[in-house]
Amino acid sequence: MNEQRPDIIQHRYDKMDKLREDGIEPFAYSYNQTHHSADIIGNFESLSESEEKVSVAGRLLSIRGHGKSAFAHILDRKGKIQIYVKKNVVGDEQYELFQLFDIGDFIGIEGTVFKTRTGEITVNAESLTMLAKSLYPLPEKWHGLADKEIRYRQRYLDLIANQEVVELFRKRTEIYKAIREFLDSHGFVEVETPILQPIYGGGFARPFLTHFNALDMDVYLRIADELYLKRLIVGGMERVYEFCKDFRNEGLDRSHNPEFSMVELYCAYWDYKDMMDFYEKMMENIAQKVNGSYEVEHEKGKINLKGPYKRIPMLDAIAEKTGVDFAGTDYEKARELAKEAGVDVENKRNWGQVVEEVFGEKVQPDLIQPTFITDFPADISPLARPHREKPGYSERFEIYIAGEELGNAFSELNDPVVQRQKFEELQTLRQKGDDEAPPLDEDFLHALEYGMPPTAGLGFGLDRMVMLLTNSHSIRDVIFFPMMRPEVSGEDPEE
RNA sequence: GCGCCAUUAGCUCAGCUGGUAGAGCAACUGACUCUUAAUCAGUGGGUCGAAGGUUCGAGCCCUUCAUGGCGCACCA
Repeated sequence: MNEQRPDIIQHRYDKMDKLREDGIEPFAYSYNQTHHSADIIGNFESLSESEEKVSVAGRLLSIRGHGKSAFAHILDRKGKIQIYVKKNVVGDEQYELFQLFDIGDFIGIEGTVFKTRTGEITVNAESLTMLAKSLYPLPEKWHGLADKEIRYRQRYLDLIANQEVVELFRKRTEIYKAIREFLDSHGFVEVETPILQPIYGGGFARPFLTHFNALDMDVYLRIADELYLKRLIVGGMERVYEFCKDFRNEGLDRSHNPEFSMVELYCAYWDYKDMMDFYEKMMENIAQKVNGSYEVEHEKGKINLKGPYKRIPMLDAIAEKTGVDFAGTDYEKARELAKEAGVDVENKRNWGQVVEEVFGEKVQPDLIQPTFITDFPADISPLARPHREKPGYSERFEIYIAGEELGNAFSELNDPVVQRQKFEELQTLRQKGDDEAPPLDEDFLHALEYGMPPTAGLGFGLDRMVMLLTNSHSIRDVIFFPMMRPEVSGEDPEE
């Protein structure tokens, strides 16, 4: 099976065999790594002064040989550092060993620190250790790895070849941390709720369905955790949040991955206006911690995340932009107005859906600076409270930044009787063929019957948050392993 | 689902009007003890995404398929 290996790979197998023949294990069990690249560079003065021995370990990235000496770079988790291997320092035997090293190998180097004639801080190797042989060549050093398919499928290569990718994902982690710190410092408690749910809800989406053998029952992968977090509010926890992987059985494009991340948070005794204030503070805080600035250079323009953000009711935003006023219209009239405005609302099944479609077509793309769109139609907000002053509307907002929805929040509906009616309306939608309307959740309604305090809830997509703060064009660039079609591997046993 | 584009050496890419495939890096051999895209001399490396078709002859033209990218549609 191996006769057909390309030479470039066979040579590495040969070197591995040679190492074993020489009694050297090509895959070491451990190594005492005392320093990282950046630590050595940061502490150069004292390390070179003291002539202290340092041990670095990492992946060999490049070799520049000069006969009886060589320079090389290794990559560890804090960056790159140069090493210098000189025959009369390491000895003949170790220099022979060095000849069996390839770019891509994990190696360890012990030695002292010095600065070369050209000023680069370098570890002068005194002993070399093979830590793990690399049997397959890395992408080329100069042009790097550009093929997006390989970058997504083999993210490890992307991380080796493209350091800015490492930075981006580090930033993703910083964002998670900033959110956690902010919520924790405001008395929120991080919780976990079921991913496998007997009834899905909390959003509009088609779910993934799977089967639980032990109880012989079908279960759904959650599309949201909303209904479980609200049960915790019923239980008196007052302030809860969850970093939540959700699953939606929908298409793939540059802003949708079937598996994605959200944060949902719920706060008892707040309403949606309190939540707007909170969102502004949170966003400012994240931007400062992660980017050190309120300004984001985005492909759609410079965005200023400093609050307060503009707040405007959805119908006003539409009227302002298009001159079309949906106030006081019914379903039929709204459809007429939408068609006049050139928006296709053929498959929209109620008044709110029509209005929302016009908003999405005509207004949303231009909401570049942070904008709260408030007072959504009640018939597309089944889990939100009816507006206290405006019948037919709900106490709900969505925040738009760079033309994308970056959060959805409302004063939570806590009247179990009204909530039941809302669920029943959803069932009517389902019967009309809306396969995204969620089913009625009797267990959740029962929880509300015990009493839920007035509460505001907020959910926002983490992937989109990361895209915004890193100016990423595609969600695949901010998810380590985005969903991909399986690679075809020769024979196909199916069929 | 629709449209456009891409798929050639391990990687990044050329390849004209159809005439049996090329560069840089990587690899291999040799020289070289402060280089850093090291340098110099030499060598090897390909099922041109897959399958059909047209042709005396296909990397190139045609058809179908696969995968990916971008855009549109869908999508809270």
